[in-house]
Amino acid sequence: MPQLTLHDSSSRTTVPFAPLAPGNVRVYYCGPTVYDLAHIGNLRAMITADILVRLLRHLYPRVTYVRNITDVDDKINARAHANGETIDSLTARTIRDFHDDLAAVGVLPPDVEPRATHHIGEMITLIERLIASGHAYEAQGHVLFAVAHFPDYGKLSGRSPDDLLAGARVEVAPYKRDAGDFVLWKPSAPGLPGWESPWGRGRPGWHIECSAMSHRYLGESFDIHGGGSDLLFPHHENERAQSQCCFPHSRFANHWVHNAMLLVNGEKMSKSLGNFLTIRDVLSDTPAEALRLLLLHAQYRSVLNFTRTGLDEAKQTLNRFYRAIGDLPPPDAADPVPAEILTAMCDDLNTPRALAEMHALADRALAGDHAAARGLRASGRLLGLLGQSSDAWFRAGAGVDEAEIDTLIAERLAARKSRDFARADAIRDDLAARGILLEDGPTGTIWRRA
RNA sequence: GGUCCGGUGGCAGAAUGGUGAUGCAGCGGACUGCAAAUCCGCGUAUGUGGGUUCGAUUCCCGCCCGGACCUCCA
Repeated sequence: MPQLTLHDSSSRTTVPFAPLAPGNVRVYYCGPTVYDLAHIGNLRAMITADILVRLLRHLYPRVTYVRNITDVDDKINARAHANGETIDSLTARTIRDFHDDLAAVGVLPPDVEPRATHHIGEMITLIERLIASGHAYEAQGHVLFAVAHFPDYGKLSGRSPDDLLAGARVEVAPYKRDAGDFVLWKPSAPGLPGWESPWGRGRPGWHIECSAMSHRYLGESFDIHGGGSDLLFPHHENERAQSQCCFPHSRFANHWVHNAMLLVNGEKMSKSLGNFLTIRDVLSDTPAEALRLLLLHAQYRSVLNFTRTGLDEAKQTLNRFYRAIGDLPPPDAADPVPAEILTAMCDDLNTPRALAEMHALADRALAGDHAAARGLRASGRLLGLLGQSSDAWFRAGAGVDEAEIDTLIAERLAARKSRDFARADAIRDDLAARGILLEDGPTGTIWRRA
């Protein structure tokens, strides 16, 4: 087994991964705030986590993967109000859609998916600890974390508190001791979600939920904490500060993994640019597996530019892989993942190199090497790809009457036999116009969707 | 303005102190009635100016360009 190395955002170096307890690798990822459909940027983070966890499961006997759901948030309150629906209705529907979308692109569910609203008690306990130890203070109904009381503040994201002050874009609330202090608990007006607490009826700040839930399910110190690079500051910096002040001798996350952002046609996704793509926007006219492959085409720490061309190329790559696999018998779990694939993945999740190796396997498989074909499929399993039959890949979504196509193919064959090529080509062209491509092989004519 | 990351062929995207993967697109050929698929072959790249070195795309510095973050965005 190759040694897994991972880039660690905290030290900004790529280091060998060593589990705190090899018998149980513990991973925490920041999940969605459930007020709207997940977009393809959210998906990139979820897929990065997915391939990391798949690899860890391959390398270690047990992995505990926790991914939370943020179901209390001002954006949720605002959206529910705008939609004229209850918060419960909005969050329940959004969670359902989120699960459906992730399942469609082959993202495996986490072992534990805790919801913030189910862990308010744990958050209050942590906040009380922070107040008791002098790391937090109450002011005008709010409870705030005092960054001045945590000397390491800024260390994770690599910035000094002074820098933060200099560039602060947001007006500082007057009740903060330091501009960098952030909310642990805030009062809730009647009509907004709220819970009774030692500081009155209120609701938690954003960061405390992850400290509470990671502690509940993974303990004071765990192996990997991940998310999008935009979460590094302030979210993860603040989480770390809270947790390490609550548990002074803990490491909190031993290793930090952050994926780079995704661009659409060279621009950051935003509502105002109108290039905001949800997962289901893309899946409306693209096989889910092509979307997944596209997101694996760049290494997770590189900015990835999402384009239609890229999606089409991903589809072509899958055509090639599925052709190489052909009608291999059902997956055999004993098929080993080829060493070169595992090596690439263990090199900080180098998916582009793994895909290049898969192309090499496909070359050999297409030349008749059955072992290579099985290796290709085993590689796909590690990446969450190639999980369907070739027939399903080539024919799904064609939306046609297969019996009719078979009839037309037979008719075309007869035309070709009688050398009526005009008729034969007309049939082929007609099917092509309907998105059905014909291929004449040594064993007869097969069809696939475009 | 501050901090950090990055600039590789037409496009996407790896790697490396010593002949720069892979895929798509393009070109030529085989196969095919013609295609498709497959196979064989070909061309094209390290932003820019210095430095270190026998040798730099790789390490260092300047410049230009792009991106992320700078208090609730994956």
